[in-house]
Amino acid sequence: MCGGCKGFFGGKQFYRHRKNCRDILGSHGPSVSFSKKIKSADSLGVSEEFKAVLDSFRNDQAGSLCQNDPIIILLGKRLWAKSLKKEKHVIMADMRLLANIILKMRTLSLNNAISGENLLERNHFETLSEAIRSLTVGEHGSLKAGLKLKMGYLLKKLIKTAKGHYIQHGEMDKSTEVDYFSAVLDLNWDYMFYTAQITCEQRRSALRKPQAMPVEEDVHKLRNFILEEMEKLATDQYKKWDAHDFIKMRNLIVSRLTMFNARRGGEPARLTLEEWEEAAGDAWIDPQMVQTIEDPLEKALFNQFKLAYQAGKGSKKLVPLLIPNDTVKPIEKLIEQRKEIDVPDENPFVFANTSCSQDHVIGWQSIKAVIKMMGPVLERPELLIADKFRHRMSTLFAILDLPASERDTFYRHMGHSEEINKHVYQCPLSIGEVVKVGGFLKKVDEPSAFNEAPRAEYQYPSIAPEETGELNGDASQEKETNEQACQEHLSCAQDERNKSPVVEPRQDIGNKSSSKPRRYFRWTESNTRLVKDYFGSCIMDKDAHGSKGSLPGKKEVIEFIEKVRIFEHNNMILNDQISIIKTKIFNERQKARSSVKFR
DNA sequence: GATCAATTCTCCTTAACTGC
DNA sequence: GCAGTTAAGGAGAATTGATC
Repeated sequence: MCGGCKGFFGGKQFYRHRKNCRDILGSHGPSVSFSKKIKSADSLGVSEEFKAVLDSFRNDQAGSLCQNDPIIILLGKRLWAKSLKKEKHVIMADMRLLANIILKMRTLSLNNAISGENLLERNHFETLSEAIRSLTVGEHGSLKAGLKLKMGYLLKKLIKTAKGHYIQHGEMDKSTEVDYFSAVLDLNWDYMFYTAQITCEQRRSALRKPQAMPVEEDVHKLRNFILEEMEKLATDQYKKWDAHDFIKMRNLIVSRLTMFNARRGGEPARLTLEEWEEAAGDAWIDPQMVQTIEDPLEKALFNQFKLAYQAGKGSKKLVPLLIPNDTVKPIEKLIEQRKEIDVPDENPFVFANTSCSQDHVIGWQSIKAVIKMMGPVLERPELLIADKFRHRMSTLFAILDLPASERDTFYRHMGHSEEINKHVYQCPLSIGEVVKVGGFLKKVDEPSAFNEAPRAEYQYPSIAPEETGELNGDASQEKETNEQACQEHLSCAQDERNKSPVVEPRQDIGNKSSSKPRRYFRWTESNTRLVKDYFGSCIMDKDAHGSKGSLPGKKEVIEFIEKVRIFEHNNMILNDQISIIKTKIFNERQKARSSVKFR
């Protein structure tokens, strides 16, 4: 339901409607940031940092509730204070979920006064229960089990937060009411959430089935494509890099590291410059410990990788990241080009977003972008995602008959470790990371390493134990085969790459060039209104279709800029200001035309 | 220099999943 | 039990290369 005109709209149409709804638009004052309007946030003493998080919400009903409801703000404030990595999206998602529950309760009870405080009262429990049920019914009446469970646990979090707040401020009546509510929730927990819990468990098992694994040939094609493109970009000394090249290289490297290490998508993408510098300087490898290694094969592996440790979940854990040599030069080139692309110095990430963003790229988006670059050459591209690589690598490793100590090292790399922090300063662990895990990952990474074992024999664990007998039966033979493959690589790594199947790069890749990096101007609602009011006739020109029709002339745009002073505090040159205004008019006109077409 | 049509990139949201 | 992570998609803002 629209908060302005009270009309009902579908989820996809609401966004568009909201932009044009007079009742909503009419209620907005001058261009001020939300944080200046939020009284609840001020009274709860939230930090400036958290106010910026509140500012980031979209200006829809749920967003507005998140910015104004004291209980939701309180929850957000606590989560923010507790969050070590300050993952604002996680906190915002929890706040929005709570807001959506409240909005659903309002709709169901026809009572627009229901707030976060009422949510924790026994007399609203029935409505709450119905709201949760209603929000977690999917298409064809299916249950959104994960979402339902999340709501349950979110309520428990909220109970703790609210109770603590009430006791701290001497509001004992409210605190007692929260106790009663908590008891009611506990007594109803099985009734409300048991089915969701069971469904989640069952779904987890289904996701591990062999059919959910990536196609081996696709994996090799992807790997070869990444290596070729990275090398092209890294070795072309005469190429003047633009934002496209930076983004392309960034996506290639993130995909390479995610694939090679079989990490979750987000992990390599978060690598910081500091962590990279440590890795580049071999800060985690003790040369004295390397000297103690007798096997020349294992010793040689130290020249094949850089080892980085990244902050993992929570504060105590460090997660290893092996960076193969073929990726070192591309990373150096990427860092070298940061200034050219105007990546801010304050952005600490190696794989930084462009356009003055302070964020890093999202891992799965990078893989997706690389797959898109490859074109339609893959059999099942939808299976080439970080988690599937992880699953594949664990499965392949499980097939090998290795001593328990080597398995422990591998599981630690995969993030299954017990207490990495406990041992993190002990060099033997990093030594093991390179020698055992690095050696294994390298063999899997290079197709030739498995030449001895044809694909048909290369089965996943669902096959009967007797079928795997051949692979598991003779451990010494297996070891010999792998060592052979490893030795081959060490002597002629480049030759092997040349022998691998080559994926023809698409002709259009890399053809584009831009003279300067993309800028990103964030339009406030009031500034948008100024443009729409001033250039209304052009924006609402429905005579032409698509992108056709003249935009206002330069002179007219300059008059507008001088009149409204949107760029007063920006050091932007006039031509850029004109370009931004014209783009805005262009985009608004497109939007207006598409909404007409929609009707 | 302006327009056109397509595309890219960032930000935000939703709906889950994972693993300690 | 629950904090953190992942996948996917939509909207908005901006750019690109071709063409006029």
